[in-house]
Amino acid sequence: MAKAEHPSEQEGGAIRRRNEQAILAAAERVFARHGYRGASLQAIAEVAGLPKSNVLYYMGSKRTLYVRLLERMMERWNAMLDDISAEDDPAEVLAAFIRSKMQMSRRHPEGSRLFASEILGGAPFLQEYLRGELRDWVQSRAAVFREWADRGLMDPVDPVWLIFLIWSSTQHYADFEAQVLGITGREALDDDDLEQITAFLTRVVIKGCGVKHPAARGEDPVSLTGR
Amino acid sequence: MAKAEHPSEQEGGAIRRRNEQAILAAAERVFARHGYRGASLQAIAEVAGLPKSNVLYYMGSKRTLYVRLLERMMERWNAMLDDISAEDDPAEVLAAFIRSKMQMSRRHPEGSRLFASEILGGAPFLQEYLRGELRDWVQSRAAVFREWADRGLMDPVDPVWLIFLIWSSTQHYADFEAQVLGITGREALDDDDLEQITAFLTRVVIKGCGVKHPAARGEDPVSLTGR
DNA sequence: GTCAAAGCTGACCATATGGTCAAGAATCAA
DNA sequence: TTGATTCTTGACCATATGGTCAGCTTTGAC
Repeated sequence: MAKAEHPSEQEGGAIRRRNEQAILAAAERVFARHGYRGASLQAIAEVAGLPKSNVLYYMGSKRTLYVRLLERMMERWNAMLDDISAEDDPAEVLAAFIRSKMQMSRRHPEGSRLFASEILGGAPFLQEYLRGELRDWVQSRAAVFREWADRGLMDPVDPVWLIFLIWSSTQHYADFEAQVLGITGREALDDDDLEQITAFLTRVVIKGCGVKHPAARGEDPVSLTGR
Repeated sequence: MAKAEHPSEQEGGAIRRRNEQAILAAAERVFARHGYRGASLQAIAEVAGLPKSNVLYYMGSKRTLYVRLLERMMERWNAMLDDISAEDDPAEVLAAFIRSKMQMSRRHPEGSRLFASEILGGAPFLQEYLRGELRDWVQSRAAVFREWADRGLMDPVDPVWLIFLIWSSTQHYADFEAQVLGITGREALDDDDLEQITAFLTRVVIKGCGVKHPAARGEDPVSLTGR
């Protein structure tokens, strides 16, 4: 019978692992580009360099393949978002927050677009996650932000809108890559561009929310270190 | 023969106009939700309350229907983005910019999502527009922002990243509506929420970019009027 | 009322879709 | 070598896709 409960666990032989990886990578690209309905198993199979039957053999169905990709992406999210507490330095936390979200857009652009496509389509598969886990996560961070505001470490802005601001402005560089490249006239954004954008966003958010350093509370609203 | 060169011009009888409107509205919804490939004429026809043949009769093909929707959306964009000059008040211009973009997300959420879907898919139909018209528009605004920075009216931030910041953070409330609603636990965002978000974004951007009022250049970095 | 133009739509077509299956090929522990 | 397990894949199926078309009805100017 079955060996493990978690299908996402790495199991099976080397062949299986290799083929599954190829299929997952191909599927992420195709789903991201065309959405769930618009993606075809034929196209995924071609990108993966396998016959369509083989894709079905490993993944069972289009639906389970798609769900598996979403779950993998959510794992990446969860791995990124470590804990914070009200004792931490707001500027550092916000900077780290922006940086890690920006790196997510950089390292997993297809995954980011897959996620965006799912939400754009009304989040038919992620409703539960959004209203559950993710909501709790946001609420807990919001509570920390509020405490910072109460302590005078930052302006009393609405924490949820702030989180959305950071999410959107970083996610943008994955989801709207085609627009960014078209307008800037580049072939691709390099590490230097990303570093610049990260610095810009960090600066605007920290300064815009009046974040102060806990030690020197009086002034010096922005330190803005490159790293 | 043909009567006009511009197919987007309103022409034809009342019946045509009415049916075309119904089809365009339905198609915008379906395309926004499922992308170009994922949308089916059958689904569009059902939403419009017409037989599939009738959709083809008016629109010719799926492709032309889609292109027509994109063109309509680009017209809305162009209508929104009026001219600015370096003589204007930076704070006012940025505030108006954010406000109008926010209203676009509010008034045309389906259109915004349609646009997002197109970009997400690599902008196969909008490459020309992005690298041409829109790029010119961005460059001209960027020049104004730079002049403001030179005059000391705002920090010397990269104007293009600033424009992307405003675009993404406002567009977010249309494209990621499902996420926003799921996390906030609401059924919909009302006018009051939107007003609050607009004020928040305006505040963060203006303060975050160190925008000063031209008259009182010394201090008062944020006036933050509700309207 | 006449009649051409516009509107309407079910039947139809070639193709593509997600998915099944059976039968063979490769792998590997014993 | 054996035998069981895993892997591979072309043939096949029901359905859905975008699009065509012929023939019908409705509309509106005269």
